[in-house]
Amino acid sequence: MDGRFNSNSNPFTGEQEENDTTPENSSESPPSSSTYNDMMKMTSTSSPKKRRAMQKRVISVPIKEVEGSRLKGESAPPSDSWAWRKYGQKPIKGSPYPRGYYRCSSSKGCPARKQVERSSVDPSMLLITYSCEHNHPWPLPSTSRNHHHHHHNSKAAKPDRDPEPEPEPEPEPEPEHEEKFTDLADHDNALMTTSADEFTWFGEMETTTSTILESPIFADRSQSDCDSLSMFFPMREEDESLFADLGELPECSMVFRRHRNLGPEVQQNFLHPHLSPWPSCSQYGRFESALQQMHCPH
DNA sequence: CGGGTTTGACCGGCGC
DNA sequence: GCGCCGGTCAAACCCG
Repeated sequence: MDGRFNSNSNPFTGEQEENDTTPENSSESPPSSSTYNDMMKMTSTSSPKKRRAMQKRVISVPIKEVEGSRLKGESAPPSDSWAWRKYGQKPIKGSPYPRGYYRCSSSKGCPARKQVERSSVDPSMLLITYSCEHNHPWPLPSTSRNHHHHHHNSKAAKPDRDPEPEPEPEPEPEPEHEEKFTDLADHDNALMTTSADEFTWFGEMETTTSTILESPIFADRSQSDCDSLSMFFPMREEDESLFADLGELPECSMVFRRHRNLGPEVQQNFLHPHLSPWPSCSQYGRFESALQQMHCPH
């Protein structure tokens, strides 16, 4: 049970699922004239309680690596090359530390969000939860932003919110390491692989070992089709052993452990910050197909 | 001024 | 029905 493996199950308890059921399509519709309530109504008008499937990824990083980025609040989110705007912070029941809510500020319609909180079980760990709906394709920020040429210190390890949008829609270097995820179940496998690939994005901001949890959670369980998806990451025995340390976790979560052996490709991925907050976005080409595969036919 | 953060209010779901 | 709770809004504030 290496110390880095904590990843406290806090966000992964049953409550987490509830979180998913919360309305979160706010960023998806034109913000100008529609209010939060309006959007809520909109969604309800077309379909009763249609909720987008959300996928969450929880990663935990040693806070030491993060600290120093800015001494501001104690929980300054680690810079991950994507632009986030904080839109809230709340104290969480079980934890003495507050949870910060961030929204993608890369593009207008980007639904990606992330939550940053200090682990209650291991205060030396910072828990970052990325979430994005994969029910439908991403808004791919390629829309209007771009026309900037990247030229610049690529190894800006902490651009924080650097104003350097990358024009390229990403040639997609196609990382070829499937690691051990390949042996997941059938069709899900495809997605997993993709996900695994894009995990490379994380390699940049941590130099040591970190724990990455992936937990696809689907808010709408009433939909039978989506239901099948909910079990999309069958738990393997090995994984179970891993989970032992973590306490209780939903069946649909995976634990990854990665080391620092990331190729230069990773670096490349990081050259275009801002393009998208969600790792998948940069790898969009591949990921999109994966998304479609798991797209819920409602 | 334009971007971000702070902060309290608000909303909706859930459990009692 | 009520209160808790997590997530979000949005006005105020802050900062370069």
